[in-house]
Amino acid sequence: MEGKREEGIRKGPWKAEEDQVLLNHVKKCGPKDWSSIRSKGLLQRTGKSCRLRWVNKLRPNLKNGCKFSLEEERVVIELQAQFGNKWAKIATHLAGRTDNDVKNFWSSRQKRLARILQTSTAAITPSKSHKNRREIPVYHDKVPTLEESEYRENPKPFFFKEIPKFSCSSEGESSLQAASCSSRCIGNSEMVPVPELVDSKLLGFEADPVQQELALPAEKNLWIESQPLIPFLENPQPQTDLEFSSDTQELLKLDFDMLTTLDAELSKQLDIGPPFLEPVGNVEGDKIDDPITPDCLFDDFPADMFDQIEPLSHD
DNA sequence: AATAATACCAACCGCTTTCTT
DNA sequence: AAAGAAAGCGGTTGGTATTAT
Repeated sequence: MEGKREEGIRKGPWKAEEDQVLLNHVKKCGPKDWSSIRSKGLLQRTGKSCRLRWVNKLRPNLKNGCKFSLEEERVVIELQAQFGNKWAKIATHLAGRTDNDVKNFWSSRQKRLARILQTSTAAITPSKSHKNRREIPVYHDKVPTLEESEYRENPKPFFFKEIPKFSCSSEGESSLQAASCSSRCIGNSEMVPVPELVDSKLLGFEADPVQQELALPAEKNLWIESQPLIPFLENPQPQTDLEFSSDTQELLKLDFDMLTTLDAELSKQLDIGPPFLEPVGNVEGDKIDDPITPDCLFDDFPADMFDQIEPLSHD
């Protein structure tokens, strides 16, 4: 069987000549009879390996080497929330993407988020150089479980609110305004994330009750409440010299990046259409400059923005 | 400039499902 | 209907490229 170590079976990276043989086979016989490739002595590859090579690399109209567009990311995140890790199913909604692509994308994303969340919780611990501060135990020394990471990664804490656009450049504007102008355009509206943890008064408007309806159920909020990811969002009073690592900044950026996706709760309301028949736009053209950079985000915060953040005590 | 960390991707493995005889 | 083969799927690994320090 294929699982066994067999003599003469080639493994590892494919050579161009092998690809050519495989392409010829498909041209002649269609994308099937994979095992016959070896039995005919065309290639020293298993049928399984041949099929995989075809599906993932040689098939026409694949978007090889293109990063996922924002739209593709959004679709993956929505569908993953809907279907779970059904990569093949999700891939059918993304023209030119394979299940492997989707899987790799998701796995990368998970790793990135998990790492950032893990390191950021350490970084959030106030600077030891602050002499006036009492000794504070690390309030979050626990490495998040996969589920927690998953939940953190998609915590559903945001709703969106249409707001008037602000000028990012003018001095003296509030940091939250700055944050809001770093938000993404979704559709034709300028949307701003409003984490439930934020006192919406700070944003100058009240939460939209309809959107709030869609926000996190109370019980799901417990985790976040007990281990806030972004203390300043929960408790934005001034405090001095709390240092945010670049990772933490990236975390914040990522949270805002969630704007590029629809909240999973919201996504459930969406009717994801049938699998795409055409590639999603011009791949080059899809590339959108990220309007948020940690620099611009944090440069716009007042220096004392993060003062007086008290770590949560463990109970 | 060197090294480490991270991201990305291709390919493999084992299991399950579907097809064929 | 049963058994074996083929195809499909999801998880994992390892190599390379890129970025950060």
